Amino acid sequence: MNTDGRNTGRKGQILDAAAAVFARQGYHGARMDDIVTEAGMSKGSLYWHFSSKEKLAIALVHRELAAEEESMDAVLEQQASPGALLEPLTRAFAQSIETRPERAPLTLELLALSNTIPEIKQCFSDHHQRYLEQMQTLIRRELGGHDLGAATAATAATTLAAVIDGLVLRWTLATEPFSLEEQLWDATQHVLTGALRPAE
Amino acid sequence: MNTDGRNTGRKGQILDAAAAVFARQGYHGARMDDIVTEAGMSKGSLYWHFSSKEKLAIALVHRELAAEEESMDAVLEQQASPGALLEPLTRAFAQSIETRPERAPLTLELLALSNTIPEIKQCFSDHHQRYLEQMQTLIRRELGGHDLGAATAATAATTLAAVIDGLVLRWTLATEPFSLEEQLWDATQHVLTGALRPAE
Amino acid sequence: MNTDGRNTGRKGQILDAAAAVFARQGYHGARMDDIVTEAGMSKGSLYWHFSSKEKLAIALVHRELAAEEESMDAVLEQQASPGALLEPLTRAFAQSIETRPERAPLTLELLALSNTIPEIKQCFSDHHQRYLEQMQTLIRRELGGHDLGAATAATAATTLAAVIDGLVLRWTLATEPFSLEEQLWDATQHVLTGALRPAE
Amino acid sequence: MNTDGRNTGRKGQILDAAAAVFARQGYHGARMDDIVTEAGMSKGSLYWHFSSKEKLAIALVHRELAAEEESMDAVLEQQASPGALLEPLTRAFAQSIETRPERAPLTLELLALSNTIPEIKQCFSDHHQRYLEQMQTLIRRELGGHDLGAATAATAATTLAAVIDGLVLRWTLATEPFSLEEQLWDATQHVLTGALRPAE
DNA sequence: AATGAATGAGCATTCATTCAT
DNA sequence: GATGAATGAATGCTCATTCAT
Repeated sequence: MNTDGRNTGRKGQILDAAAAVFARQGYHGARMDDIVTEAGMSKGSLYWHFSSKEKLAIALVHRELAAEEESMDAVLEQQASPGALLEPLTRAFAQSIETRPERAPLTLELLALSNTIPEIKQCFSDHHQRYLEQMQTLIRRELGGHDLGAATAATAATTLAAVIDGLVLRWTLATEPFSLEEQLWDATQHVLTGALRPAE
Repeated sequence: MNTDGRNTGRKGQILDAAAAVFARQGYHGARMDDIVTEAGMSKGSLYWHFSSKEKLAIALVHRELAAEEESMDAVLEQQASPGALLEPLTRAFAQSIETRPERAPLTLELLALSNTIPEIKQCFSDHHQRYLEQMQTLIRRELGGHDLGAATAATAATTLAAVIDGLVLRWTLATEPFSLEEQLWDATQHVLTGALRPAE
Repeated sequence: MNTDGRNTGRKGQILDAAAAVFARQGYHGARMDDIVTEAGMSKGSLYWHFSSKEKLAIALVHRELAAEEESMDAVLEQQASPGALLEPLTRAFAQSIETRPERAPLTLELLALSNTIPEIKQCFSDHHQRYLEQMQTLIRRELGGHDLGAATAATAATTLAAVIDGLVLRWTLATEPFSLEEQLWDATQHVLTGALRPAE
Repeated sequence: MNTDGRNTGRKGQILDAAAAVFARQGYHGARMDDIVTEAGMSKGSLYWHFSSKEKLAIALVHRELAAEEESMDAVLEQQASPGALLEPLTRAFAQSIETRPERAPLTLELLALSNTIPEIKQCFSDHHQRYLEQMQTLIRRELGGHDLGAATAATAATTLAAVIDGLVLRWTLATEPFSLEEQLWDATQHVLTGALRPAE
């Protein structure tokens, strides 16, 4: 009755709890008991669904990245005129992060697990690949008439993705808060206006 | 007799060992015993120099960031004509990372500690501030004659820094290796040629 | 409809599975899940038939010892001339063990439970009593004409039983396999020819 | 200063404690905390000397069997006239068991571990080999003038060893206590007077 | 009778830190 | 300064048992 792709059911409940606790205390600072308490269930139940803390982290990474991909796909399905696509998208993205600031440390935490858990590294790697493709599509549609060569489009996508990652990272690490939305849009414009200029 | 800012003496020896073990096993996966073994000394000795594992991590962050700043300062002291400054610098930077790939996971690990250890977060935050200033100086000198407004220069610096961070992060996470040097220089050009164009 | 003393029905099925798993992994190394899997049924079902792991072990001991007693009774009901009784019996017994070597560790495991589960200790104790009596009968019939005093017969039975237990134990523990049948018959002869000689 | 072959030093202290607790509660019923409490030290200290519960059990088996071999060697070094050797030895052995009844369940427990821990099985197997050889020597000296063939001596040793094992096992399992000393000597005579008679 | 998800007390093991020598 | 045995609180995970369906 419930195919349960995302947030429902015991598994979703556990992943939600794990996300909250990992964000608050870090992966290593999170005790299984904390997650169990947060999820309002027993330890045995958690282990019935996820056989180890590591598996839990892996499942969480899968879920988070899948969610991100879906939301990006949803954006790409919308109709929008060139030049009017990226700004609302960028602002919405920045706002979604600024609104739920607890996700930033979670992401950093999960990224760091790449060093230790190969499957997580693979997840991020695979996801980035798909993300770059989506980003290229997005840039082509934003720039509309301008005819970008394949190489230029690829570089622009890579650059834009890197800028986003870098800025979000800085925002996460900042002691004194700044407006991610503003800086992100400024930087995006920089990158894209550069992309418009034929490299000489 | 030994101010020991860097690599000599017992402390430097310990920090080297810690860097190696943190890079290999992650901060939490590293036992004090591992560091002690790597450093070739006894546990009591380590604790005589660093009162806790956390202090060790903090000292390591300080050392790594100070080294980075110094190398950047060294670059800025060099004479170079506009337009011929950034490329060798960028390539040298990329090479320095690609040559010692073990530092990439170490950095990611230390970054993740920001979530848990406020002093480390502060370190990265402060360092980034100084880095942005150095980056502005660098960009102005690279662009030479072109007169950048203060806002444009700041945005360019922020963007460039973000691109660098983002690309290095991706390089760190990549399952299939790619040329950081190449992508970094492509992206840098993108950003700077964009910076030259008056935003309309 | 099914008195189910032995191998049929759900209970027999469970006991078979438990015997196999206990033999393979030991009592403490056996999880109820393993037994359930081996038996091809659900955990709830197992608990419907046996209220605890300990009860399962007790029932298993009962079944195994009852089987042994029955087979001994069957032997005693046969007609055989003196001096021609013990050899085939001994050889058959040794073969029955050597043919199903998985029962040896099972028995050792169950014996060790005597330390912890009084009811099992009682089982083995009672069974041994009956076994000694059967053994006396057997010896008297084997020795036929010779008139053994009660004390001598008792000692011979005790000794013979001890020899059997001791040899089977050694066979169970042996790293390099040896012929239980051979050694057992040799030892049995030793004991009985000794019993024939008046102690001086 | 202390080569510590047996009972002194931290390791000996721990093994003593483990022996006591294993005897009382069985190997699986013994928690590391119990052993630590019995030994009067901290858990960390126990693990500094023995890296796991299993290693502890293995070390214990080694120590117990080595002790047994040494005591047998000591016996064999004594001078005694034929026919006057075995009885005091047998009685002394039986008494040593009856006096310290807590060792019986310990031995059974360790034997059962053979099923699960191969190294323990090997220990018992090796030990038994040496024990059989000692037993042969013993029997030859006891029987003095009588010239036993090699085969007869081997069978007698095997049989005698089996009788001892079997009787001790029964004594361990007995619900109603009996005199091990008495039965053991009776059985031993049985076996040896049998050995004197040429098998026909 | 059967199922299998849920429960939670229990336990072996780890590891940062201390301190007597 | 150096050593390494000792400490003990902390924690991931297990598994016999229960129970709603």
